[in-house]
Amino acid sequence: MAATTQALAKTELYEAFAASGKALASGKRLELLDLLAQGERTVDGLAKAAGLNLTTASAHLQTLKQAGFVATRRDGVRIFYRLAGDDVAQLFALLRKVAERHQAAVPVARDAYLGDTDTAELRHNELQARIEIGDVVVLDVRPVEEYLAGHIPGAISIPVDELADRINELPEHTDTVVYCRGEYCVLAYDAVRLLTEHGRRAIRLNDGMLEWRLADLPVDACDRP
Amino acid sequence: MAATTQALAKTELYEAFAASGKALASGKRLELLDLLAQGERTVDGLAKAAGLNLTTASAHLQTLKQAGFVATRRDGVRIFYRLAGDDVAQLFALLRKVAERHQAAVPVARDAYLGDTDTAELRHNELQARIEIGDVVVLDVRPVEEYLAGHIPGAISIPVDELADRINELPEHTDTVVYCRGEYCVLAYDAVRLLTEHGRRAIRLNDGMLEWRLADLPVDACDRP
DNA sequence: ACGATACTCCACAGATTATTGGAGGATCGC
DNA sequence: GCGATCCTCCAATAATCTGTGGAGTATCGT
Repeated sequence: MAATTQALAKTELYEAFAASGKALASGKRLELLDLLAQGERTVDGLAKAAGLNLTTASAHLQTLKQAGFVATRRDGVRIFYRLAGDDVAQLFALLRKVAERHQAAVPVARDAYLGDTDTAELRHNELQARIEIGDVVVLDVRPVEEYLAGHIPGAISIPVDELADRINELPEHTDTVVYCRGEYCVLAYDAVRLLTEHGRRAIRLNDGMLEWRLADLPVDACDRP
Repeated sequence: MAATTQALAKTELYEAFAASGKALASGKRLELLDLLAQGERTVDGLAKAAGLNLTTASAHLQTLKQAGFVATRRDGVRIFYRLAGDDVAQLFALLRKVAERHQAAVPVARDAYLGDTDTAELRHNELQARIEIGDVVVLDVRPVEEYLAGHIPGAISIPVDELADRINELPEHTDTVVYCRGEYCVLAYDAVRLLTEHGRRAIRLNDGMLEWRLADLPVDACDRP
């Protein structure tokens, strides 16, 4: 192979890798990936959850599809997007981890977003034991859609924004273990703060759904009619 | 925290993650990362190896530095760039793997670049045993600079472009195990083809330096005065 | 067949990024 | 201190990406 031809082929290969990098090069697309890591969802649902114009969301999803990061299925008039594989979630998680470790701006933005993160935490291997004793109640505070698409077995669903009104659905003298989407999700932090203010003992699960899935732990789902 | 403020903080956090994604969004930057995964190098050296204008290379390196992916040290008039950590190499490797698995263009570009990849391969755990028997010679075909910055213990260095002239430095009746930068590097493929044409028995090592390092296997270095 | 729904495609304006030549800094040998 | 070397910063152009409204497409219920 001539040297020039080989250099061209090399550039092409690296540009192909870069196409995947480009898919990760927009905050909005990363938000969409984060949502998709919770389970499949319609364009409209994703647009609303990410605070995007429908057209814009669709365009970003096309970009992700082009990179092969997401796949789709049609159900009637709706099109459901989902992650194309666990490895995509893994890549997303690693990107966040590396970003946090090497970019000073990340911890700053993280703390500004999550607020006080100095709460009690439980690791998933400790959770199993406490569930068996019946010592705790597991609470999923994500939007119902995401709970339906997949949740920790035995968890009950009360979205954060309904939690203040529905707090009495929780047993009064049992610890509540709260989880949400993942490491950088506010929902569980907000929920723990709210529960604590109401005199409940609440602990944040160290893992969100993203980490739970990546650890290959069991997931219950309700939907897919 | 007011809902709007929180939404803003969220956007900011994801934009911060995206800054790392952006660092991965250019083929040239990925080539630089690939080179840096071999060991530290000057701007000039990187520019030449990647076929870039010095200014352009410098600009890309600034981008990578901004994302915290690379670090620098000064030695006299020269500035050496290096990867900021193993996790960066890991992210880079995972990006390529995910890209290959989900983007049809990658295998096509890969085959066009690497040529016939249907050669014998050896895994690193098999290598150890054969080294102990003295059954094989390990050959590093990367540029000398990269060999000096770190190589497999016991490997000898003959850059591919000198291999045809220096082939007699290799023992005639011993198998040669060839390695280079990593999974998507041509050098070892080219070398195996060349050695085979000259009637030598050559086997490609399954891992390049990138994978070797990520597997935490021992590395010898010569340089760093 | 018709309207309604959910989504994609197109076209365009505004914002970012890439590349390059040339000017400007830092450091060395002398 | 002076020139040489190696690199970064600046300015400007070209190319690419983002967000948006409006038009177009697929599917469903009737």
